[in-house]
Amino acid sequence: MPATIRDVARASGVHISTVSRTFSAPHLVNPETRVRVLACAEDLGYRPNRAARALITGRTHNIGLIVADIANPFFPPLIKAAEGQARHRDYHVFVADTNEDPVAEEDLVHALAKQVDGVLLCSPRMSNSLIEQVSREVPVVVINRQVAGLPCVMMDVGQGARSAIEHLLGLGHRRIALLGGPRGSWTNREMRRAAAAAARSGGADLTVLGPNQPTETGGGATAEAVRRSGVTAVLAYNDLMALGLIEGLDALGLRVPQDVSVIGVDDIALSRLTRPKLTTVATPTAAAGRTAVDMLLQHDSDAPRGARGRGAAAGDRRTTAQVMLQTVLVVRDSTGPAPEPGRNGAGA
Amino acid sequence: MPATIRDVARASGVHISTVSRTFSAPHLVNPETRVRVLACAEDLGYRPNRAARALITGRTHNIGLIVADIANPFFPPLIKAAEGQARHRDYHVFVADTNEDPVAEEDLVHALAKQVDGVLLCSPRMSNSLIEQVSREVPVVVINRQVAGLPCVMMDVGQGARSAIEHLLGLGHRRIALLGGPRGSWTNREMRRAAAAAARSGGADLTVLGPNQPTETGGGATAEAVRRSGVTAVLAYNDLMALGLIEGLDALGLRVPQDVSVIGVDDIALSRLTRPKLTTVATPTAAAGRTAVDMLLQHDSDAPRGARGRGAAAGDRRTTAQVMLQTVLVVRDSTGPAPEPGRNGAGA
DNA sequence: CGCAGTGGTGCAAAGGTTTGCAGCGAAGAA
DNA sequence: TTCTTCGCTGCAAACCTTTGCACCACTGCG
Repeated sequence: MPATIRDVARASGVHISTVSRTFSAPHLVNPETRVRVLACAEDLGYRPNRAARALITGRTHNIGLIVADIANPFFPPLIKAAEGQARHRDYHVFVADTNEDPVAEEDLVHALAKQVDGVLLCSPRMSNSLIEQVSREVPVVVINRQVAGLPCVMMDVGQGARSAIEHLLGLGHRRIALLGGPRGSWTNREMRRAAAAAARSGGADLTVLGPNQPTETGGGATAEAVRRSGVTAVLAYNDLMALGLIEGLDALGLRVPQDVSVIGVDDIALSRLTRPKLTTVATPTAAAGRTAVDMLLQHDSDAPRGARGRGAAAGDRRTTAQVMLQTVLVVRDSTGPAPEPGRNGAGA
Repeated sequence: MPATIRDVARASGVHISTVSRTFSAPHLVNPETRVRVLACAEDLGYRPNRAARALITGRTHNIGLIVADIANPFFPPLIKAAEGQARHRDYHVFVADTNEDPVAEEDLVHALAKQVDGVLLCSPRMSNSLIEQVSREVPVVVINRQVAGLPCVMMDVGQGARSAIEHLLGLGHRRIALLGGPRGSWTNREMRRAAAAAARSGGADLTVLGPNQPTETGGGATAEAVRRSGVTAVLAYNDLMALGLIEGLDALGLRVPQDVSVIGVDDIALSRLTRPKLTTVATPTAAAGRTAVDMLLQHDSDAPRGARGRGAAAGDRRTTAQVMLQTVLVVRDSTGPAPEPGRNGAGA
């Protein structure tokens, strides 16, 4: 039913190869012929079949984007940015959600492998070695993780955590908790390392609570533990957890920031809407999405997948840039001076 | 470099057609042969090329999902549900974001058409006639809109709006505003119609403000207009706008729910986290996603796209079910009794 | 007049898979 | 024994497009 290149050829009285060229290399065909072909194509509603094209060119003009949880407001801006950048270059983005499950993640990347030209692995939960393995099957750019030998775009959450801790130190806090994120998260390790170092050099105690589900629920579930730990400030793995925690503390009768200061990470749109407005480490998610697409497409345009032999030994184009994007602490209303010792049941 | 069906055939000493059958119709091949082939395939890391398969079967095993704004928390649950349901049936979901732009929407559906077996049009902004047109190019299921002759899954926002208005009437409100959503939204029209009817029969005034961008910003921008209108309660097009409005009213010194009651629509996760917690009309988004996938896949499995002629006249299998899912009002803290007349500057 | 160059077009192979049909050997029936 | 039947496998066409190569008719130059 849908018109093929052959129908157009028949209708316009030329060979199919001429029709093909009319679309993929217009400068090679006589202007008169071209307009005739285009007219017929328009007439028949012809649109090139991308699958067939992919089969022979080895490029699908699709890229896959695998995220841990599309419902986490951290991801949509990244997805939108990636989509926009991809669209500029006539690519489409295939978004898939793993529900924070490393196994689903692997399945998905395999399933995607053959129908995309490359995959963006965003905040992966699988092991580095697995990532290296799949990267042999399909070009990969990793977001929010450092993997040796692979192109990566990271956000400097280490710096962010340091700023956050220093902000808290400046407000007089000396007992601070870090709400850990999910197992397998690179961000989590980086934050932990940086926060521990900053706390130590500031003479403060850092209690690590976790791992936790990186959601409101996960954050809320730690409220009791936070209270028992007697800290006066908390740095959460992300904004969602921070908001959940604030809610949970509220239910326990602890107020933010009077009793406990809370800092999140990501600066999701929502963090400006809650009360109190959330102090948070803003991450450049849109920039990360754009950059990752650029890296994939560049890293990928030099060697069409189904390349017909003749290729250089393969492996020589390993530029594998790794870029680190800056984060910035945004101070809002969920942080305040440390409460007077003893006023709130720190040790109680 | 990636192993093809031919490599596996060579390695296991059978014809490629046997390998093909091993994967697509295992019962047709001798168990011994099968295990040998599977072993070789495993060994070579062979995975069927979906593009090539699509070329001949006419089915890509992908479905497209077009949403207006992936950053709107209304969509992720729907997307996740659709993905889950699709995955069960060995389909993948291709998500694309139109940024609320009807033109981008049309482009996208055309671009997607050839690489998916069907498209889910979620909260479309384009005209009905355009939708009918694209539905001739690729099977379509429409979500959140009623289009004659096309399978649709809708949420009963009319009922929801009615409940919301009645809730407000019960609290004594008589001057109510409806914050309209974007132009072209079916939901918007339905809400408006139902809200107007409910208000009229309750003896209340309904002021319609809009259209507006269906975002926090869009909601916040109406705060001034809401104040000037002198209403004591507002029903917003969605939760995001409701939250933005609350924020905006706060900036004007009006408190929710003491001075103004606010109701949203969608019951996004976030509406439980804000203060005050939002009273809202909960929509069954996950169910909508699942249902839409089911309808598409059923409606679609009877006639493989590239069907080799012989087909019945085409158009006879128009079952075109249209399902309406129920909504329910969730009362939380953003609604309260109407303020005493005159206490708040209604007419001022 | 001959020849090289050039712009436009056709030819056919290739890409990886599915599938209707035919063929083969063995088992069962007559 | 001969004829079916049946389970399994091979053959080859088909899906739609791209692209290197060959071909043709001109043009312009020597």
